[in-house]
Amino acid sequence: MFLSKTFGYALRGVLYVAYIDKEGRKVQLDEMAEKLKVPRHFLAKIMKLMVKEGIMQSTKGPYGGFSLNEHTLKTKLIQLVRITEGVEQFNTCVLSLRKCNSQNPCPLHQQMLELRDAMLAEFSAKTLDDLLNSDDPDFIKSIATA
Amino acid sequence: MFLSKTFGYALRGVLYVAYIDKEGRKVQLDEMAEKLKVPRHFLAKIMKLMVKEGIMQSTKGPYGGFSLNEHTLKTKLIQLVRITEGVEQFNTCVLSLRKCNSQNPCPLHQQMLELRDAMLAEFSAKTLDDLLNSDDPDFIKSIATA
DNA sequence: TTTATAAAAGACCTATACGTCCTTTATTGA
DNA sequence: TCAATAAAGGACGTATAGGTCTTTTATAAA
Ligand code: FES
Ligand code: FES
Repeated sequence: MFLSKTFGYALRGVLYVAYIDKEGRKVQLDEMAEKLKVPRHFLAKIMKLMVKEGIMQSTKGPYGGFSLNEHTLKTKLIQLVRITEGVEQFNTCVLSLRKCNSQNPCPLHQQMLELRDAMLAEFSAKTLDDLLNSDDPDFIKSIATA
Repeated sequence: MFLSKTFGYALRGVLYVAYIDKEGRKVQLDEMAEKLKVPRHFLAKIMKLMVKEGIMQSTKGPYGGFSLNEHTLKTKLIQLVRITEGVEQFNTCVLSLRKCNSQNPCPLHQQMLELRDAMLAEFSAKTLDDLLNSDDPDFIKSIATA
């Protein structure tokens, strides 16, 4: 109902890289796909997209892999949404009638507006760093499928 | 991002029927599809589903069409969600990691939990009748595409 | 300068949400 | 009892999210 698989994989992927980065090493796709239990090739596609969008970096070849750059930890969740599914979704009507409009509100407008705005605010404020409890020994577990 | 097209069509469809019902007449698919500007055959499929689920009734043949039954106005939004997309969605993790679980929370769990619960509460409490402003002359406009 | 490694690129496949169409069944009034 | 009407049933088509595979490019070390 809420967010796409793609967004979830993207977030979990970059968080994994950030976490491992604290150990001072790069992360490769095989490791990520295995640890996070996500489809390797699909993850590759998403990681590549994030690199192209500049929120992290990668190097090819031996000892290569994904690593952080100066933007990564400052990246806001809303940017990840934008990259993976586009933000317009935050201002379309929940009934997909049109662009959500308080002048011509749909029957669910009142009940949804504050929730949606709260969510948007949350996603606009929170950075990846905010989500990174590097002191949590179970952090990896929290981003991996059970 | 939020709800499916199917849910939106279902809600708008039943609200239209309810609104017209106050005028004491039944509603037919052709009229609904035209007024709401939704694909006629797809709407048919959804209306038929709602009838089968018992939240409204229909009669075939001349002067037939859709009309309310004793359950319609008391129907809660959550039921409509259940019928059109299944409610499990309300207790799966937003990162689709698993069943959402406070004992093993994902990095977005804290920020999403209250929003999702608020939404669930909203959908569990609100009935179709609550959404029906039959005194609003622009009601139809509010459920039709611009 | 070759070989191994690992991401980038992009073609391709699959499942599902969304949508269309045709035939059947029930109802009505002439 | 027939013709017209309108929903029910169900097959079928399309678009997109999700997922797989193969080839190409960059990098590192021997
Ligand atoms: S108009 Fe529908 S959510 Fe605002
Ligand atoms: S565990 Fe992810 S939302 Fe609760």
